[in-house]
Amino acid sequence: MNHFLHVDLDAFFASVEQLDFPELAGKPVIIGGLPTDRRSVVSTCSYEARKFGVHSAMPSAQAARLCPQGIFRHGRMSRYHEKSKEVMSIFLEFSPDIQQISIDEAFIDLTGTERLFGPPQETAIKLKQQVKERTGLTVSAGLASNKYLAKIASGMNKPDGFCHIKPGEEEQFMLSLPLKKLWGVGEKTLQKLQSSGFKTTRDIHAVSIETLSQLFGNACGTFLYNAVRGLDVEKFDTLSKSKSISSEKTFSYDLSELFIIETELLQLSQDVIFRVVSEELTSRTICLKIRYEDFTTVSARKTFGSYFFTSKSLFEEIKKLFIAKWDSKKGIRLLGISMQNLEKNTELQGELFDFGNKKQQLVEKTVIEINKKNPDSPVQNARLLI
DNA sequence: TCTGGGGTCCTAGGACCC
DNA sequence: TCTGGGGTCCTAGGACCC
Repeated sequence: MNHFLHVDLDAFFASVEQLDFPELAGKPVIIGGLPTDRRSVVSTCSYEARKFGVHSAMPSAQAARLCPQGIFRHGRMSRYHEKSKEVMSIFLEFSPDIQQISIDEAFIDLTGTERLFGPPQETAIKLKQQVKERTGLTVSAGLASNKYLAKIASGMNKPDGFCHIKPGEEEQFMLSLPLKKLWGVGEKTLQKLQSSGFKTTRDIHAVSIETLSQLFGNACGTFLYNAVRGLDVEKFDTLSKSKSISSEKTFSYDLSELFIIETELLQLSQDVIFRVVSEELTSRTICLKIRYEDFTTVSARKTFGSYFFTSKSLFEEIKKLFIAKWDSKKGIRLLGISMQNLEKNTELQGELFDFGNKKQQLVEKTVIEINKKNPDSPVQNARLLI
């Protein structure tokens, strides 16, 4: 019998702020954009703020209307990463097999740890206590025989919750669950399910896998079929290695002037290549994303015969994609650039495919080193200093 | 009240090759 | 003159998650 524990830090960013600034404890803390920042949204908020109806991804201005006494703060990501590491290292004391799936959650495989720590449900309680005592943060935990169920269980009694789905009770548990609690079923799929007459997990359970696949596609149909039976749905199996790196920016005001647009594209190209090169990766596939003022979003992707190593070459190709795609009648609210299908950047590849760019590459590598040492005054392309 | 940024995975359709 | 399948790579868009 397998025992997976899923652990989720409660209102993580907001909790760290309340911890570091005790005067915020017990107050509605809202992390993300400030209400005065145009086009900003809430990243995380404390449970005190949630009582007012504030939630993640809500426009900050709306959050401020719902919760006028809300205390708005920009996130401090480096601090959250620090705190996250502390918590993850505690997890490692309970099992060598942990899988972090985001900054604030992880799976802990407790299979076979009984001899050391006792029954998994007691281990889970001990782990929660340890995290609380040593980091000041509370977590919600879910224990079950597979990862998918553990993930759903951890969300059942937030905050500071614990939910144990006992062996043999998996299917019953899923059949008692409202549809919107199914992880992997979002707004669109929920609507589609409901308009096809599926109101409960029982309704899904009653039909064949073929019917589900026909209605919702192969992957989604198979997923639904397994999920309502409490079977593992293999959502978390692949070791998610980075396959793409992207940078995007929503502008306070819509852009329509080509020079301004190209300057933003240059900045984004530099951001992306900086991170790709820093991680010793490269790719042949680049993608441009444009979101217009009416929120319609288009993208243009192209795969080349050789690899990208410099922002110069990336920028040049991105510009071409942009010109081919651009509808100049509409203002642009967002631009994004990504590099996809990333591969390890070996010296060999650099020499074989991009010998002509070796010098440019060296220049940019040097800039990256300087920026790393002195992040506050980065060496920048002259155009970006205008 | 207008809707962030960073990711992953899936799908449909086209091109091309055998 | 009509027309097979399978496989792979690629593109554009969509759904979902934190």
